[in-house]
Amino acid sequence: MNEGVEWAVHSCLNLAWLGEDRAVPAAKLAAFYELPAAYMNKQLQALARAGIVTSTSGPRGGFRLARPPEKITLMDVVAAIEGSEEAFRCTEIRHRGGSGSGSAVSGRGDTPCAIHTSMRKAELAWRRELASQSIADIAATVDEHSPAAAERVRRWFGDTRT
Amino acid sequence: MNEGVEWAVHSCLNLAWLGEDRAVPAAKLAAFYELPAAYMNKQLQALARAGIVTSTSGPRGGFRLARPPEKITLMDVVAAIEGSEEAFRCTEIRHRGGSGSGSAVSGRGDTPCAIHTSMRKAELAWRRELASQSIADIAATVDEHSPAAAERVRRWFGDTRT
DNA sequence: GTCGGCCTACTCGGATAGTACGTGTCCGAGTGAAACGGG
DNA sequence: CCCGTTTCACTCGGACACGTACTATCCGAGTAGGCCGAC
Repeated sequence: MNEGVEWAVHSCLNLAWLGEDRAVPAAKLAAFYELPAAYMNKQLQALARAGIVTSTSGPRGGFRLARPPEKITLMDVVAAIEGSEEAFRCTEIRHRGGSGSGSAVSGRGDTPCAIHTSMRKAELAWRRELASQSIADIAATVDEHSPAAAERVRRWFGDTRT
Repeated sequence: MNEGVEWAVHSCLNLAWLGEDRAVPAAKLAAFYELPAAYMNKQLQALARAGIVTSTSGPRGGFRLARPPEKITLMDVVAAIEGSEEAFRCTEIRHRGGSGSGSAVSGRGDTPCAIHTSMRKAELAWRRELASQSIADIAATVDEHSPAAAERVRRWFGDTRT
């Protein structure tokens, strides 16, 4: 899985704590974790294309959440960075070669590939679990385990100039 | 996800239909789907390292299932090809940089990363689903949808010389 | 006819190139704010 | 003092190198079966 996913989720969390009215430039979000600013910008662009964050140019510009954290799921973020296509790609090899009309399924034409079906079932379970967790849920969990985290984020982004 | 996973599962299914007493060379398993023989061999080697199949050299050698199809799960095959490490790697960026002691968790030292926890929860659901499906289950599904498939496989591997 | 030894062809196994994707970087277009000058 | 214009620094957005891992391939070590000859 793409490493940018981790960066994106952390940044969404930070944006959630900072509020929707506040725009934060990619450089500052990157500096918070000492990450390459340009590459972080790339990930945020992906989030913007997916409609998770909105971007504004110019001075005092940057990124902010496009909707409340409750409406943003982990699935949304992962799909924005990794893409929506399923990880297991069935290339239908059962229809190739001397196998005649394949093994996993007879291949009268439209019978589904049993392997593909099983893999998709597992992947749907994964997606369902991701979709059930919102950014707000994660923020709540963090607030419970370490109540000072949100305030520390707000302070750091409020003060530091670089 | 690795394309070799698809090849490996299909081959396991074929080996299951052919029975445990019969050894099939990688070249023949590849020819069945018109796939590169040497690369198919590589995937089967991975299965052998994981203890899913056993390999024998020399004439009339090849690969065969190391245990009954009921005891081989999709999770086993995927882990053998893709590796057992989780897809989402938490690099603990929350502990880096001017963030002081991070965002997702305070970082007194041992509080778990909330993002990592959520991602792992989803991944465990995926693994659980894969582990619940055995090669025998898939074979049964195929037999139900197209009863002739198993017999066709047996015939092809029994007759063809190349 | 039977047994032992040799030979050969077959198969796996790891080491070796080629290629696509993820990682990281850079510079230009656009924009909004702030400064400045005039009314 | 207020307003319009100009300037300018700031930010995003896409285009450009680099490295790693997947894809694909080749050749050598080992082995088991078959063949040959001797007894």
